[in-house]
Amino acid sequence: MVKTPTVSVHDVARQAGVSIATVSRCLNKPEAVRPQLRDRVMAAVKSLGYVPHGAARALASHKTRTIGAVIPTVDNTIFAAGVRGLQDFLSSQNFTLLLASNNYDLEEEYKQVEALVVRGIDGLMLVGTSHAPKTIKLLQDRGIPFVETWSFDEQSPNPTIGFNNKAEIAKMVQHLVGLGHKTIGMIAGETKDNNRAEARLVGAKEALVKLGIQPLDHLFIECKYDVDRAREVFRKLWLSTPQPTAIICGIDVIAYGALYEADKMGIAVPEEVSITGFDDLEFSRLVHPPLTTLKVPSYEMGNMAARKLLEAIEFRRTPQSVRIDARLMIRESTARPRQR
Amino acid sequence: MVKTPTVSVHDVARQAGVSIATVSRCLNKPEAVRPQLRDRVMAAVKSLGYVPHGAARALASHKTRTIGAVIPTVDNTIFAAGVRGLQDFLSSQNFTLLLASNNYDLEEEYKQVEALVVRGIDGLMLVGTSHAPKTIKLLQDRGIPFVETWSFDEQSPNPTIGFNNKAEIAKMVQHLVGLGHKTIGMIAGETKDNNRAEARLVGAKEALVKLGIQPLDHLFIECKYDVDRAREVFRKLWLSTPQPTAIICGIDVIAYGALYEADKMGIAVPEEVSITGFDDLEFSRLVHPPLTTLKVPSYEMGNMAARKLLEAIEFRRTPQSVRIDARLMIRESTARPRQR
DNA sequence: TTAATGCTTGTAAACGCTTTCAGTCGAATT
DNA sequence: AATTCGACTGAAAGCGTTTACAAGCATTAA
Repeated sequence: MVKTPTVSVHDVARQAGVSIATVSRCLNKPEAVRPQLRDRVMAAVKSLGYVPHGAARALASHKTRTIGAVIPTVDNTIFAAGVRGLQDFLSSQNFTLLLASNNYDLEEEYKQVEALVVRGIDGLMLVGTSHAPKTIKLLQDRGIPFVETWSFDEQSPNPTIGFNNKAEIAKMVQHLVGLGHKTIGMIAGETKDNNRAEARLVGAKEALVKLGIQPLDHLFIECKYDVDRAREVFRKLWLSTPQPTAIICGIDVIAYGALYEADKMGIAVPEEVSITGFDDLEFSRLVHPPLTTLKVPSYEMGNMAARKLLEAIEFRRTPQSVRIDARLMIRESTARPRQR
Repeated sequence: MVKTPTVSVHDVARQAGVSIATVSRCLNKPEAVRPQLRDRVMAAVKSLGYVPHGAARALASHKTRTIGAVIPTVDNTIFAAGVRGLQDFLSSQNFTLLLASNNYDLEEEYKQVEALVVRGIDGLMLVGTSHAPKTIKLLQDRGIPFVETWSFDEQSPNPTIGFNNKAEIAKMVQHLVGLGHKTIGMIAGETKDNNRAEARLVGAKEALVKLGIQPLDHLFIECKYDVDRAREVFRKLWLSTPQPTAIICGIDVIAYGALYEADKMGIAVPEEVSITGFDDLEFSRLVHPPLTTLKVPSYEMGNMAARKLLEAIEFRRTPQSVRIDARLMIRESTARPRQR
């Protein structure tokens, strides 16, 4: 591992016979330099293999051309498309993405955000609207623009990009009730530190009430985002009285667990019980039966987050909120309840 | 978005009544400062909410406490566990992870690596052993330690952490041949820019030859990492003559496509055809039938990469290679071939 | 011809921190 | 009591860029 002495602006300047200021200008504001000279400098840059020193650059310019993102987990593809959407736009604008995950924990999220801030970021994408107050404070104190995604909430004091979780889950409830279901259960995500899960849980109950059906509290159970846990809960729900004819799952992964357990238990889906998801992961159309779910516009949200963030940075203002709805994907895991 | 003037070492120093040097020492080498003084400084840090400026720090110390990783894609959970393994160890050591993806493209990989280098990284994790020469050169010129993962290759001039793709796929071939299969096909990943896919393809053929079976070239087909493409290829393979009794898939996702298409076509798995994967994603035990596959030690590889990288940084030497084998997971998608 | 006007380019001062080096101070040694 | 030594602390020199600001040089207008 031999380390060649790193080439700096000085080396480039010497080779091109100009001052370091000119080299810097060629790289940052090329139109301010005479073409002929610029070519000479660029040739020197190339021949020496000069790569600027980001830290020095950041220190001097107060800009990092870096955006941070803290997502709950990388373990599951829910956020993958969102990250891609973010990344795509960022790299088209020559920005870099710094990615961190918080494992659905607000304290951990704060740590990650702090680490990102230390490292230097010009903007940040967060998921959801539950955050530690100090997280938001840190961002505000440093004047770092940020957006909250996977949610759209006009009430929120912070800019949000996404959909209204209550409204979306209501679509699903309507679909189910429309099919004739009256006894509906739910395997919700854990609501602690996760207001998306909470909004879905509350939203489902509210929607039910609105349609004249009294939700049965013991049929609404929270569950970790884990297939095996979901299987247990499904089992429990199936053994409840009255037995639900439809089960709404907080996310697709939970629905996979429910589907799997139903199969194991010999329960026919959708004949004996309808099951629904939320996300529309790639596999949701491949499971058996294909899952009725809500298609979350992940890519679009990530992409929009990038746009709004860069806009905010450029014009030095708070990013704007944007609403992007989810879409109900009706497949074969839902049907009219069997008469019993 | 009101920006409070950022607090610097000077502010902390003033409040604590010490010099900036002492503040810096408290943060970086606390044992070099008298406890009493240190406490005073730390109190000032806390009360002012001081967060160091990473760029300035990096510039002065030539260290970033940041490790980069370039993975092929975030769209699929193959690399997720690896990233988690990396992340876990890094954050335990107060290092930050910078993640980028290259979409299985070497040119793109170079760009990402360059961006990371500019941004400042102390070490880098790459996936696979196919890289653009200039990528390796850049790293070597800058003296940045790196490891190649998802592969173990003693021949490679660079440190590799992972398993031997040829040897692993041979395990699968042996399993199949052991069951009595003689006509074996393969849906391999695209080998362009991806030597893992290539090693698996070549390795499968070699293993077959070794077991006295002549591989039939037209039964070995390359395919994008995409469920729908895999379905097409499966169909094609099934319609070949002679018809394969077992199909090895380059990765689990391809196997999902094969499984799905088999189901659609009314072909019983494993009775009429055995199907195998490579990765052991979480869903592989949930598909129908549960998939026989090779469990890739992703978490361990990522974790080991982090360890070796930090070690290399600390002792200023090239990281060491480590071999971590995959494990054959025999489930229900493979069985003895039906007599015909 | 001369002064004014634009463009370019160079000089030098930050940017916020780390780290070397020299110096201070109290305790231990003689 | 003088000397030595060690443990701390502070002053100051960078680290590699960017970016006012000043200066130079044509070119144009007067």
